[in-house]
Amino acid sequence: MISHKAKYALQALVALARAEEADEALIIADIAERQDIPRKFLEQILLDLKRHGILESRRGKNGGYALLRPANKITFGEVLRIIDGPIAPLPCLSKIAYRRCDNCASEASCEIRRVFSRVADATRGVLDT
Amino acid sequence: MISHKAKYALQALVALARAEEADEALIIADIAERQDIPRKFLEQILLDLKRHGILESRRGKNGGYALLRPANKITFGEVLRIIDGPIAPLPCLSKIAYRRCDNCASEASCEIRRVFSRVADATRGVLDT
DNA sequence: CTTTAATCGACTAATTCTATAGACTTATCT
DNA sequence: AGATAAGTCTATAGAATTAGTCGATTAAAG
Repeated sequence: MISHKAKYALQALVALARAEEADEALIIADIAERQDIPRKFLEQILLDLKRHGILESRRGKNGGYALLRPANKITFGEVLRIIDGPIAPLPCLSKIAYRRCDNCASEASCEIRRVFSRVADATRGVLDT
Repeated sequence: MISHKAKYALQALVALARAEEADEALIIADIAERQDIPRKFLEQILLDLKRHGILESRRGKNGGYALLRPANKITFGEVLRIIDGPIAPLPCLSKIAYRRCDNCASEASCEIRRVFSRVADATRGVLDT
């Protein structure tokens, strides 16, 4: 399961993408209300996405958030990694945060790793495009 | 990421499957030592798997754990659902614990659900076979 | 009747998740 | 210049989850 936070982030981005098409600017309060997301929580999320180069913002009157890149250049995978961390089901399969399983003698002979490697590939196939 | 607990469960089952081939009985202490799993923690896990019809056990001398079914009748998916809960990335996509996203107006028009539905299918394709 | 091994229930420490609160900064408009 | 609108930053808090640990009990075999 992805976290609520990640779901909120994706919902906000979808809303921003739609707004982009309609040449409409969106402020936090609007996104929060339309998508029914706790407002102050959403603030943190959007700020985080901005820091990671997904969004841009303007303050003050006529301010709000917008996508920094066209929607089709932003993948679900990228967003999930920012908010929830690695997508891989095992640390020893993560691209962004590889770690040996402290438990495991040999990666090469790990049956579990072998199976989850296929899961990771399939998942990335969907989320990274 | 799957939990440590789930990883331990799978490791224990792999060990039991191997032991089965060699007609060898395994006791908790052996599994714990070979796979380097905290012993008391493993106890809980194996008991849980037993309660869910994956394992059988015998107490006392010559006791230990064994698979209740042949190894190829047990899927990673089944084990994961017992230990970690639903495999689906969203509650509204879970087979075993479906729940509407409290946040969502319409499932049919949810872009996020649509994408993660493909993730769920792909994941199940690997884990449920 | 002793030893071996699984079973059961409670408890705990640390971390993560899901927020909430409030003060601060920056931009625009009149 | 001042009012207003909006994003930014830091801190805090309650609940849930994770990853165990402890100690006592029950059952089987010899």
